[in-house]
Amino acid sequence: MAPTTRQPAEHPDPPAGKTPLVRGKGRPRSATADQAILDATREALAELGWGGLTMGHVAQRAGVAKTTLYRRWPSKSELVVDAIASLFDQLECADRGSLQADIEAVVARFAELLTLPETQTALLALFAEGSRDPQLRRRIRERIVQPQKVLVEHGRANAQARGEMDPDLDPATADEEIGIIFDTIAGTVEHRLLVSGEPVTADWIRRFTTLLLGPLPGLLR
Amino acid sequence: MAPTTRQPAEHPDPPAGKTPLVRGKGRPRSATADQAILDATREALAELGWGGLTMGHVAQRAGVAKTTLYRRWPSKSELVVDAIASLFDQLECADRGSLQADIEAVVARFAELLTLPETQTALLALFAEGSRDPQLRRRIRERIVQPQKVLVEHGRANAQARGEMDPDLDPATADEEIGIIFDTIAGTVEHRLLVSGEPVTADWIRRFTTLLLGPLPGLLR
DNA sequence: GCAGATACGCTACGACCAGTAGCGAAAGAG
DNA sequence: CTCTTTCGCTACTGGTCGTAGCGTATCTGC
Repeated sequence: MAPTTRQPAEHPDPPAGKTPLVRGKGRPRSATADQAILDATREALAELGWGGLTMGHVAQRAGVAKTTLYRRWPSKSELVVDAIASLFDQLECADRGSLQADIEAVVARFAELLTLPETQTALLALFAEGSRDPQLRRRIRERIVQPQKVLVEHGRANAQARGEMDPDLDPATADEEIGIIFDTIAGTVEHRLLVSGEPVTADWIRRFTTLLLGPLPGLLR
Repeated sequence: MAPTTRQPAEHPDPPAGKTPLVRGKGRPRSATADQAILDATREALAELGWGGLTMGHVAQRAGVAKTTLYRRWPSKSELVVDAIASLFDQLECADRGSLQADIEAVVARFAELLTLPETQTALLALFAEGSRDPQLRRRIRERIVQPQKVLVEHGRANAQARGEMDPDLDPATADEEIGIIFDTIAGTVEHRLLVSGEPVTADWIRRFTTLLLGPLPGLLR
């Protein structure tokens, strides 16, 4: 998976796996083509899945030559990473008055995103590929998983500012608890949507966050 | 993806996607070859991943001809499903005296299984492939997800027999709660091991089950 | 023991896809 | 206007899935 285009010496880590141009000298790259390629990738991914998506198809759909794709992205997986990573930029954690309300909002937004078939196939394909390629795995964590973890810490900061948290709590312990909560939120939604294929409704979200934040309601004596 | 071998008319749903023979007449299929193929599939999957695994490689590793693979499994994905599903047959839910102890034991066993690199690669590859193939997805649910759900219901039955559950609880509500708990357990462990790549230790399991079964300890006021 | 039925290994093949190479033409920068 | 870079095109390599046909090995029923 060696890059085919030469890298600029003064730019050791290209922005997002996309091969940049060397200098502002000759004919510039078409900016509209960039967007058309990413759009075509997302559309094709939603329709055909990872295995069905071919570079030739994406090129035709975007109205460019296949070689143009390889001038900008070194491989199919890199292209797909960029095509879907932007989707997760929309996630945020607004202050809605209580920790439970904040979490419910984030879960709803996260679930909405993971309900899109294009996100499902792309994410799972990336995770699968990442289990073989440590470098890709690292990039996935940086671009997709880590930003979400920041969301949860943001929500905890809001809760603390509202006085919902125990002020005597050891910060290190709180961080560990937050880590568990994040894994639980992300993992549970992922499992339902990506593995079980069951929907995540508003009612389910309420039940889930209640279970997560309070004692188990009514199940145990 | 049409089956290449003819199906017996009196057996509309073959046992596990494996194409069965028609009658006990001629030369029987080698049983040892069956096991050798499944073993080779798991090994190759762990080393090479879904994309790297080729039917020719599996055949060579198992000491059979490639055509023999296609005489028994109609496609690569079907073969991989069977190779992985058998790993999950070992899971069980023994009565250890309390609901928390039962759940901790199941989580520990589940985590142990998902810590194996071959299981990680294989499961992720399966999920990814299943996201674009509804039929495969259904079979994954039947063969892998559903049997685990039975475990949790088994644990609840034990807890009920021990008197840990509220006897007045509506059974339908209890089932829904159980469903949420199952999604939470499976999803959280999957996320930690398959996505984050962080280990699931005994200490983590204790914290997690405590969080799941009781009120949130110390985090909320 | 023998005939029929089936599985097996082998080779070859068709269709498809990722990724590369090299060309002439187009389009912007200075 | 010239120089530089991108673009589209065609052709190509190497590899995989899955199929077809053949001769041979192996088991069952008689």
